[in-house]
Amino acid sequence: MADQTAANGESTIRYDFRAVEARWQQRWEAAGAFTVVEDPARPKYYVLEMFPYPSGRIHIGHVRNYTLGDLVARYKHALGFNVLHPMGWDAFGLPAENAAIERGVHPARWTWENIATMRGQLRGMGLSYDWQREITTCAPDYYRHEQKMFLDFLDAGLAYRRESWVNWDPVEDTVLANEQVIDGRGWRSGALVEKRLLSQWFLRITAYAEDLLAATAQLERWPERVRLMQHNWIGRSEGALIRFPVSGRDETLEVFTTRHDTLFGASFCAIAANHPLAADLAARDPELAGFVAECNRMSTSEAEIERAEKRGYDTGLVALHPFVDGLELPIYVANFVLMEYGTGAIFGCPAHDQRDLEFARAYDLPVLPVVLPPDADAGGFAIGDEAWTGPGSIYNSRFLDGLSIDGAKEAMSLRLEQTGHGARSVTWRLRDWGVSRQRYWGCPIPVIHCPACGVVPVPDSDLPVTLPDDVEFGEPGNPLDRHPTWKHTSCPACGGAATRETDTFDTFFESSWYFARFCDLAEDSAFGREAARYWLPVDQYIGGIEHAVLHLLYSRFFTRALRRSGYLDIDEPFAGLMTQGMVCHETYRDGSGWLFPDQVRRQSDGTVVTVDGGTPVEVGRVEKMSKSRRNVIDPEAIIASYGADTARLFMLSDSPPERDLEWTEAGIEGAFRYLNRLWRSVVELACVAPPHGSPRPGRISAEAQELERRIHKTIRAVGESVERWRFNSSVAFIRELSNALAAAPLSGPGEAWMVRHGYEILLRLIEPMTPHIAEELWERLGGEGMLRLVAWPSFDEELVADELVSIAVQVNGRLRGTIHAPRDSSEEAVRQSALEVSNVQRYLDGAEPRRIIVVPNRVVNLVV
RNA sequence: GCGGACGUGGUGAAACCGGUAGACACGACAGACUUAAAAUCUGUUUCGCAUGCGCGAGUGCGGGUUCGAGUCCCGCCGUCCGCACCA
Repeated sequence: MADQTAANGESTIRYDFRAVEARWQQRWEAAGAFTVVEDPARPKYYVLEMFPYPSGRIHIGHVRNYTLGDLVARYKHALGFNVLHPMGWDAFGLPAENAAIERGVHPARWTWENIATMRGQLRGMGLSYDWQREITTCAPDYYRHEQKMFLDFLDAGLAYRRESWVNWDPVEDTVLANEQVIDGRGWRSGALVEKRLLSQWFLRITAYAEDLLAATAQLERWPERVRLMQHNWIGRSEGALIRFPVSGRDETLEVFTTRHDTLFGASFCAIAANHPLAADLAARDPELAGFVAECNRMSTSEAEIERAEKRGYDTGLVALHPFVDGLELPIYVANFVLMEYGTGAIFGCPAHDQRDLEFARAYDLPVLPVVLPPDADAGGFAIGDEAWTGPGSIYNSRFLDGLSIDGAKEAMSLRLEQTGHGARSVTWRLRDWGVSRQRYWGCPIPVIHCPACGVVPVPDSDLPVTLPDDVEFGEPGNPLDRHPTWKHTSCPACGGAATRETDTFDTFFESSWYFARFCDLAEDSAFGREAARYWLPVDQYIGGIEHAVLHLLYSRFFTRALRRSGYLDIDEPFAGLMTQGMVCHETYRDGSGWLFPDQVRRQSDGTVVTVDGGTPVEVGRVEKMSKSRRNVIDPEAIIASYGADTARLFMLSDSPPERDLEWTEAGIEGAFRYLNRLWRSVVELACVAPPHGSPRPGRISAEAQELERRIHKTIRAVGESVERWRFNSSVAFIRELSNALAAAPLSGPGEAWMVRHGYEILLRLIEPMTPHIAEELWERLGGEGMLRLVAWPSFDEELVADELVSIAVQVNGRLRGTIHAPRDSSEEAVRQSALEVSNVQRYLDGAEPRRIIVVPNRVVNLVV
């Protein structure tokens, strides 16, 4: 039926992208063109784009991300790889609960409706996904498997429970995420947020800290900056633990330091506000308790900490210096010491640490320099407003005197170990991953709390633990906890009355293993081991830089944990990673605030006014598209007015993938015009050129032969630029070929044949970018079968190398002329013709060149 | 503060190994077609001077290495990103 429409005159000439795109999407589906099965006989390639959160509609960042992935998937498929290219939904999360509270929609219904909408939008883009492998993380057939994983991690000692601080909103009676705390207050209630200790589940990611760090160096196909960010996040520090006796108490104060070389410059100790010693003292000291409470209030927001001055509270206790008899170091509770790092206690050496110096000046503590800068003199050197953190030799330090910093660290470590005052130690910035969330719309944590037996895992046979549907929102607290019956159960161990865990998993849990689930949607296991062995690791992962640390690090950890529990045979989930840049747009505002792009119009003189009122609009800088600045473009509107192929082409055209892309109306129109031109050229050619498969004519004009060289050079250039991820260059090469084909003569011997050949090649090259129009034009040119099934073209080495090359002639490195010579001419011949160029002779001015450098086929430089 | 990336026409950019800077586009200008506009097609478009071929300058700024530097090295300026009272 569709073919008959295509055959009628009107639509033959006009590029009717709606009809074309709908037709090919149907055909691909009917043919199962993107369905994939494991095939050990063929090399595999797994392309994965980060799956979206179903927020309601796709945004332009998705369009870019998925266009990039589809190009890679289709290109690799054309090269003969067995390509796995799946898509799914990261479907648990806070926005669904917000919708429930704000609009009274059940999170499940809201989520599933959003998925339906967004799936339709993605289908409209013509992406080559195997939709039979679609996964949705909020479905019990997905999350049951991660409940099992958690129980396996529990067995392996990789999951444990301990108390941890959370942001507590006392009005809503609920835990807040950091992003829900704004200026120290709950985002909805406006109440001052408190810190509360709750028992929570953790995954022992720190057990793999060393391994995760070491392996980042092997991730060769990852962007350097992502590796660096992970490196910094894991944050390995080598140093020493030092135990200071505390005067008048039995316990010692344990301190971690990386500057044990400066121990003789210590003048105080400081502990974190929630250090056990501080808590102990605060119980009998209301003023200290007040200070501790104050520190707890500010510690969530980094900006707040930054602005805060360094403050402390003198506990009255003193620590005894391990090597200086009688030297007493006052112990402060200080707002700049973190309980989460090291031991939550430091010794302060003001002369060689800027924070310690500021603290010492504020509290009038001694500043004794122990590192002498290279050209300073021991008698005159003193610390002013800036601590000395550079190199130098140690002095004022007894057995360390005269040593370098590194030498002193080594000597001090030895002495600490010999005397029992301390030991070498390595500390990590990385902390264990807290996975408990006090929320409804997440995967239930499959354990039961029994008053007699304690924490008891839910037996495998009772999995999955599913969420109840009948929950109430809008009331304070966690709906699961409030539910009248759900949490009440019996203990699997003793049979007595018990309660379910009402916390759910952090949603990073689901995204930490979804890539493996795509390999095989098994019912009775998370994924089949054989399928995982065939497909994993992901060959190319593509997504936003915002996931550079957490999601990617958690997935790397999960893969190791799954290996330990016998699920997998690999360590690293993503062999190649590409982080794409953001999509940006100009911003507009008038007196009333930010304006949407479709509320403004650009006049012929370049000024911008509002569409309705004609009032002037201020054009702001180009920024990442965001709802708050209203500089957003709706992909659906773009696809409706230009088509998916145009949107895809523009996404690839102007900037390389890792760089930010500026969305412009002019840019999308340029892409649209190009596809229209291509359409017209091919449809018109189809009427005059010899049919597809006609034998190559015996006689071919010189122009047509030149065109053939151009065609083969384009095949090479597009292939190489795609391999190098320079898709903007690939588009440029294709457009160059288009220009050459449009300008080529058709009447001479073999010319029409060659132009048809050129367009057939061009369609094969452009198929990964704009697949619908490529398929349609391929068919109209009489191409055999679906273009999807046609292999990537190869080029002829002979045709790619020019017979005649142009060589630059320089005098003293400056361009003075150009000569043409047969490729690979002898140096002598090139030298001779260079000297004959009249302009060159002018510059030589009769002088004999002192030296002549010949770079074959490129350049001759005459030095005088 | 620490770490990193980047800086090329009016704009997005290209130049892969040090070898003819500005491919391909967008925009602008001129012309063709048209009663007219849009669309389409053709041409010009780094800057300055000449405007005929030419001459000079030019890849953030200053220096260096080299026959030759957008590319390598040193110093500076600027923009963006990440991390951070991390002991």
